[in-house]
Amino acid sequence: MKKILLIEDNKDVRENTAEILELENYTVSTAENGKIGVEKALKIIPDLIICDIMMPELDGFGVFENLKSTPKTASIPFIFLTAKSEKEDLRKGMNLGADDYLTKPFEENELLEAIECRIKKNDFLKKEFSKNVKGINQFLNEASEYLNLEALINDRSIESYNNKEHIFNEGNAAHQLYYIKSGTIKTYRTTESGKEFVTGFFGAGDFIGQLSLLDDAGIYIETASVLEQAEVCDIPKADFTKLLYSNKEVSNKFIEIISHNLIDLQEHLVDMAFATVRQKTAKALLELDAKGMIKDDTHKGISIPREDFAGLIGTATETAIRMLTEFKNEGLISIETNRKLVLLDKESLRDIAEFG
Amino acid sequence: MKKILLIEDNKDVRENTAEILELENYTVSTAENGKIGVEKALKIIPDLIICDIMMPELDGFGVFENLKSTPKTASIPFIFLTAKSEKEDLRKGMNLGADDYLTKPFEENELLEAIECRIKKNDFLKKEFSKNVKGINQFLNEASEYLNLEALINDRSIESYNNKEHIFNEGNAAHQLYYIKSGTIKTYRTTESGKEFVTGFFGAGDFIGQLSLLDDAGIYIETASVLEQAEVCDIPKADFTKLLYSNKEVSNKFIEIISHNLIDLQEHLVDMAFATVRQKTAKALLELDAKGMIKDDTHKGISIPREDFAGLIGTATETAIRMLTEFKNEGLISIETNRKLVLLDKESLRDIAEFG
DNA sequence: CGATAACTTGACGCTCCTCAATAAACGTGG
DNA sequence: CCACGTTTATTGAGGAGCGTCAAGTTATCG
Repeated sequence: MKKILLIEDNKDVRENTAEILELENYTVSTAENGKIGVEKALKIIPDLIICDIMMPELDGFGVFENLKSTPKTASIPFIFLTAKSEKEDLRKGMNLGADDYLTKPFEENELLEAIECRIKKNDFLKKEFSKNVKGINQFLNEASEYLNLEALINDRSIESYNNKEHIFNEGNAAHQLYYIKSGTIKTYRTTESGKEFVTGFFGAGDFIGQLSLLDDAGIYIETASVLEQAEVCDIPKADFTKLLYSNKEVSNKFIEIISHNLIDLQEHLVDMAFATVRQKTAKALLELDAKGMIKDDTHKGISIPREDFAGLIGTATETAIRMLTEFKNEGLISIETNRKLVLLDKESLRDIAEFG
Repeated sequence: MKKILLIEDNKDVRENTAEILELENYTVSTAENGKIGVEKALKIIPDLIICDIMMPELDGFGVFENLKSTPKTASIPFIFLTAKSEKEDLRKGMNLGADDYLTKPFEENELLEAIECRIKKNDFLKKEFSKNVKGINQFLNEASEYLNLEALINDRSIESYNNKEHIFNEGNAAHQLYYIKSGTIKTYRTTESGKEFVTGFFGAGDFIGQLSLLDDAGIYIETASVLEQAEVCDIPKADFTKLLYSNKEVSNKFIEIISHNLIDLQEHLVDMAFATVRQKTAKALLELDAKGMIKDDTHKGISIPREDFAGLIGTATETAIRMLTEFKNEGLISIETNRKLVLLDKESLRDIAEFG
């Protein structure tokens, strides 16, 4: 059950409002001035705070500033209450970053709607997304759902691509990102010397091309090419940026995710710099497994061309193959007839990835 | 001179408002309904749009949706006008992502303040920050200025660190970021095998430790150690997150910057994977030069220990030295007595960085 | 079933790491 | 300011790792 803290000096308004909320099954705590409000907020950590602006002891702005600077309470949705006459205050409150406001006197359903909306938003904010590239996908899915943008995907026409077809090319103007409905796709960059560095393998439910849309240059930073026949729908840049930028909750969450990606990439960088090919191979296998691309009880796995696997590690195809056969001989993996890999001893692979 | 587009069906309000704005030296265009408004917006690309909600032909929400989905007009600040009675509409507008709202009738200075505030915000948004790590620094500087948070830095006590002292350590709990007032600092990660991978060199005006604050884990992902005696002040995590998350403009801008960083890192990754040490050395030199860490006419340069330079490239110290002497013998760089480097032929270095 | 592409294995050589020795720079205390 | 010890830079030699080229083998597709 959600806890709401109501900070309001006027006894009538306070008791009235509390009653409305309790009837809706919220747990309500009240405070008759800002100072007490802050104390209670810190103690009970409510799911939402409703706070009058004009109050003795500590006004609404004071309460707000106070709570926003304490990590524990910083993310609690905050709704200001104002009398109609205090228009200036209201704007100040919004500029400070309050989530919503209500002008007194308010209707019952107006109050409840505002509360529900904010709590829903906060639930979205609290969602955790995994730390790797996969996180962006989860995020885009959740975010589009949260903003009722299923239309983003469902309304669109689906295009089908065959093996080896390119969905977009490095250097081309980037006007859209793509959602993969089915199939497998790899993305890669080409070096001056003509080598392919594979930046990722993607399957159903994944988005590709997002990052390129965020760059000023507005060109794809990598090439996407089909490994297993794929159906994708394209999402215009405008829809994506609207999704990202128009909503505070979404953009804040996106910052988190993309920061994780950044940290993740830094780790990769260290690996690339110092790890041996043997280590990198083990890491790559574990990563692919984590993404559900390796065959196991629950996943059917994909058949990765050795050349692309090598490109993922950043080594020559032959070297990658040698490592795989080495692992096979050591009994760590097995190779099926259709070149699919199965991890037999993840523990040892993890050990190799870490220490060689 | 700033251009303002005013979309309002009521002739009196429209002409009145336009007059006020023109007196303040804004260039005002007007439209009597939403449809005309959208057309004019696309044509003149104003610096700000003021738009009534209740209108014939196309209402305010329609105008808003329309303009937000066109890249050219998506970032234009948008202020809604509403009659007092239309409270519901107003909330809807804010939820859509409008920048501000005014309730009719409004005071002259209320109007002007709102406009000025939004234009100022948009100017901040339009600022370009460079694509590399340096971008974050510029950004934090600008953002703290924009939000009048000089206090972020100035109010704090300065701590002094001597050579080889650690400011923070990889794995320690991250409660703050640091602003460097003077001196030079390197950040690095240590691998299992005990090698140091240098993630960056930083000097006066730079911030370090930001990224760690964004990670859920809440621990520093790298170690910061002093190369040349440094003075730093620490900024609590709370202040930083408040800066980032409380303001839509700032967080959107941050997304841009951090995305650039991500793209930048991806490029590094490719280099790490395929470039020869000779190429990586050339790249590292050019990068350091771009950051103003190499001695030239305007910069005094820093004296980078060879071991750290090697750690930046991801190679053995001896190999890095060999490359530097190679470059020296080829006349591309010169080495001063205090081990400082000077780039003599950047053109050739660029060539080496690209093609070997 | 044949042609073609992808995979695998072997041989060889270059790049770069490691170990070791020497030289230069730095810092400290007299 | 110099002598000394210590750290850092540099050069050399040897070898492991990995890329390249080439040839053989298996899978794939029409």
